[in-house]
Amino acid sequence: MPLRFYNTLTQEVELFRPLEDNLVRMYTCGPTVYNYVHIGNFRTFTFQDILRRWLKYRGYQLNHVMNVTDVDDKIIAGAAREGKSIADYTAVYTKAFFEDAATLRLQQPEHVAPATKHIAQMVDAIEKLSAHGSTYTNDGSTYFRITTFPEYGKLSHNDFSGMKTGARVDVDEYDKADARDFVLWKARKGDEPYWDTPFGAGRPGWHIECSAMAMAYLGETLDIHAGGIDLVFPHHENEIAQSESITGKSFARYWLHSEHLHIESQKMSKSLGNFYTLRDLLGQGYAPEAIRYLLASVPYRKKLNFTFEGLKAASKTIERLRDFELRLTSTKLPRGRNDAIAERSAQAIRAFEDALDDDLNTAEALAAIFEYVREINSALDAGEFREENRWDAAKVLEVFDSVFDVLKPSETTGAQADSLSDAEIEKLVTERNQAKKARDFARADAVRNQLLEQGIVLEDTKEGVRWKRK
RNA sequence: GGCGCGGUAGCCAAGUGGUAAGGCAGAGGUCUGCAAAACCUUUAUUCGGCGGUUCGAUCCCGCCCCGCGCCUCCA
Repeated sequence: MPLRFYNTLTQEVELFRPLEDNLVRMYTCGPTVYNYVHIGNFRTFTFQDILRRWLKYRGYQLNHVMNVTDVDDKIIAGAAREGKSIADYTAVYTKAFFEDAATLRLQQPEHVAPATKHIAQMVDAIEKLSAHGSTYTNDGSTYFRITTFPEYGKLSHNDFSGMKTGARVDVDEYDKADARDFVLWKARKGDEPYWDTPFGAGRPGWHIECSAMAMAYLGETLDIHAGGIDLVFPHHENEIAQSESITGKSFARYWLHSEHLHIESQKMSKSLGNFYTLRDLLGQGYAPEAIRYLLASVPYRKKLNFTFEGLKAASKTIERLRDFELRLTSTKLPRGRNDAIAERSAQAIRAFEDALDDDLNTAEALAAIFEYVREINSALDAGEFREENRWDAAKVLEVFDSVFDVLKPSETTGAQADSLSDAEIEKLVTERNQAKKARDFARADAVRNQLLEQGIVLEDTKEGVRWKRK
């Protein structure tokens, strides 16, 4: 079965076909850099990374744009609190975000677009909307009038046709003619940062930034627009209203939304205060790969309940895969190739591909890998696995890791960094072997314990000693 | 109230109209000087509840119960 995605717009799983050949134009909503993002946010970014990697695996060329919102109410407030310019203030969190993303092995989009670097594009978009008759102004702010866009609500599947008009609702300290109208340009207030424009001094509303930047980089119609499920309404609905009012064309063909990460059955969020940052978890000794695995292992349209038990399970699971990889490379094998195993390996890859083609069903893809691992372990036990099958199995792991990217341990830090070198370990292992040969088990055990204290685990196998860092 | 998602073993979780993937934990075993590590085996007569359709439903329909999200900034 070919690649399929669930499209929020149609509420159906659809075959994926880009507009143009094998080029995928993709836009994803990035962070607002007013603080460290939490792992709930990273659940979405990890989903986007899996999506990126799978599209590339399937041979598509990507043009992926991610925005960085670096001017908004929280940023202005935070910068004022610290007596910094918004540029200085957001630089800290922007840097932190990309460091964290790299730690989680998230691939960089082809373009990262900070809002403040694209004010001209936003001004241009607002002028076009104004010319189109979609806007009105009030106290120096410019608003989008949603009654000018009859399809408003088509993404979130809300019916606004019977809504009240004319009611004045004070939201966000700006007066709007209609509760559902949204601000395109906020009038300058007090000491807040501002830009001069033909429609007055001020700063952009949030929604216009994505419409303006997406179209600036990717053209009038995107293939994929992705983000967290909470952005469906109003953010993405508003993007559609703005963009399609300007172009008269479909803004994005496939809308993909990831479910939230929950903690104690509630979504993780800054305002609820129930969040962990990546740095919190790393500080508790969890490996980035374990966090990445946990975030990726639950299919993106399912709520993911974050627990430390789950994080520990993820750590163990990765260890199992690494043990398998180690066994594959370290075991002495008879010459030749077992064709059944070669075929089984190809079949594992097909099952893995089928699962991810099916709207990125990562849980099923992982199941395909683990079934394979178990069967190959048995084949190794039975002596059925031969020298040339190494390549078959390595290929399976390579395909797996091209998407999940958890096999390679992260750079060790702190205590482990100044641990023993490989040569030192080998020397002690040899020493222990000699002691064992001499039946000096006390000495052998002493060496074993010494290594264990340094985080080195010895495995006595039929073919001798294998060691690994814990 | 409107829109949407979900309730599958101790925990996480896939899935199909024909009688339940996978991971973690638990139990047993193989290996071993003893261990450890690793590996293997095993663990739901049952899929929130009640009806209905069907030869047959966890999977389709209806009702109910429970949890969650959006409707305001939000991944």
